[in-house]
Amino acid sequence: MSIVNTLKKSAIESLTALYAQSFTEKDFQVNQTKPEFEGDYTLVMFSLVKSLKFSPETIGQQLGEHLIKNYSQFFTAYNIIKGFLNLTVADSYWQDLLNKNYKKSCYGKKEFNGKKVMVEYASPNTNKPLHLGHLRNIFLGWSVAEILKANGYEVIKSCIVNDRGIHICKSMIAWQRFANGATPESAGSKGDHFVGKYYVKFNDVYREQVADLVKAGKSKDEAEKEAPIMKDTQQMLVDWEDGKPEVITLWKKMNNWVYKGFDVTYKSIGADFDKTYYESNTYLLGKDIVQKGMDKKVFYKKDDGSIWIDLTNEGLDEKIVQRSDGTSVYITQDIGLALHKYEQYKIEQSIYVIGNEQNYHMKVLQLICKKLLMPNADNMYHLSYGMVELTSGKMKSREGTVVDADDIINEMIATSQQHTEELGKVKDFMEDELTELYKTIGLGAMKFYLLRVDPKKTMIFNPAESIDFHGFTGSFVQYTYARIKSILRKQITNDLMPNDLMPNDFLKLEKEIIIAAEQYPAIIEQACTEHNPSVIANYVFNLSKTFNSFYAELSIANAESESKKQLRLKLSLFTANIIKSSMSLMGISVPERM
RNA sequence: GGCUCGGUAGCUCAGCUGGAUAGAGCAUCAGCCUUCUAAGCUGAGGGUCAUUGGUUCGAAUCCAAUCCGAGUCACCA
Repeated sequence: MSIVNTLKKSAIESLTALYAQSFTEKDFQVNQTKPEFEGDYTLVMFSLVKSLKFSPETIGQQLGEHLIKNYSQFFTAYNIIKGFLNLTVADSYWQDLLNKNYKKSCYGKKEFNGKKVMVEYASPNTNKPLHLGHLRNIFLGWSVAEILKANGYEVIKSCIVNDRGIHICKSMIAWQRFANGATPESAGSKGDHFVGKYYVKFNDVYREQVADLVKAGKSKDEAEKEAPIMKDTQQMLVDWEDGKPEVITLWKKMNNWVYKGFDVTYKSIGADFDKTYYESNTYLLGKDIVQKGMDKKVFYKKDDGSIWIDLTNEGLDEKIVQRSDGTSVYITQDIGLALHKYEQYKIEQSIYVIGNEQNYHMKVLQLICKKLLMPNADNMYHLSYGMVELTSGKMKSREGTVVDADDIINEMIATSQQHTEELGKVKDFMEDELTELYKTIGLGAMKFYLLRVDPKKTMIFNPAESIDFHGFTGSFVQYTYARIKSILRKQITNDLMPNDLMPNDFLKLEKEIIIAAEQYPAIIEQACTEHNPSVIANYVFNLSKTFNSFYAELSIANAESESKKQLRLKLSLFTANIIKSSMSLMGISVPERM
């Protein structure tokens, strides 16, 4: 149990004993003591005044006294300032914690709890390459999956590939018309980029055709519908649905180019999936559910044959679930896939990492599932994240302001190489080690930058800031780790000393480290309940900062005494382990040297 | 227009289940490398927590209204 929980429990028991009333955690607050006061944790007394009818000072006095008398293994001293009861935690408690855990690489992680969770993320379209927004999605999804694992869940990482539809046909048409049989190989281009080029080409041609038609006197709406290339694309979609062989062949060929490209990107950023769903396989799912929903009167049919659900009682609108021509809409397959996932894996929770532009859609989806009394309806969780914007405003593919994923990653790696070379600390590194290091630093910077912000918030991507190596960055944390490992290599020759040789009083900076380390398990838990990796990023940054102050102020190798040296080495190793563990929860590796 | 989300230092962000003088990083300025990695450390300046009212012993945090910004409300996906 964490010291905070121990404190809460002890305080509740003490209050009950003192005042013969029952109390709960909500009756008072526990905070970490501010640095300017004596003590480690603080109980706030004000909220107890009303029911106990004593002054906050009096309550604090009595409670403090009772705590150090009856829980002396945890608390050794107290002081009261106004209504704040500051408690000092026993050094023996910290020592014990340190000795038990400093070597453990799994510190803070929980045992398997028997529950299965699915995290769906990435979910790209196969008509263009991945961009910065996808990166936020992928890093988030991957990290949340790791955080869930650390909390004892079995996690299935999944991906739904949007591999069919009118947007896919657009790049197919353009390739057919304008590529002269070119392939990624012949063009020397990465498959997804290659296909993306034809998607852009489609839009160029389409715009021209629309403009010509407008010039010829058509209205804009008419022109957009009648542009020949658009008509051909629509025909191609019909042909695809009919399974026309040459269309299917082309579709497969081009999608495979894209998959090859995606795989390269996924591999370079460390993304992986346990299960990939393809829209071309799932888009018909859900149709029978619609039929059953009709029978249950959850849905109703309009005169033209289209099928709807009325959500106006829930404050939403009516929503179509099947077109008048009998084909399904986007949400239909989502209903089907949601049920399919549940039946296939019997998952406890189904997490969808999807941008907040789809908040409404996801709300409707879950509501429909609930109305259909689907067993998993309550366990769907939309991990909604904010858009990534540029300092110049939003990314717009039409205006060419989209930051390409591969480009930005390569740039990060190149910049980390340049910066590392300038610092000149890696002269004795082997070629392989250097390549690995640049990747570690560049990708680490990128991931940390995107994960350090609360997922639900829109974030601004500032290129200069993202490639920074100072302050609140991945490299700062990596550097701290490398520094610790360097000293450990030099100083730890034998096993560290047994417990009884430990000194009794921690210095302020030593204490700060052990307090921060003690909080790690609670942080992992918090990140999990909030589905929020930024909790980890903030934590590990603070831990690193604390360590760096400690490192600058106190000598480890030349400590005042051998026992102090042992203590500091343990604190260092403990910190290193936690850094490595935290960073791994964000998919960031840490270098032994840098 | 309806619904949802947001507004904290010049910039990027923490803090939001109410608690002590609102915190980091970047940027600016001043210091610290003959001793464990200076990708570091120490210090300084910088705030009407959008505005107004309310609840409370106590409000950046809760409630209401207003202003500003974003998203969304398709027989698109």
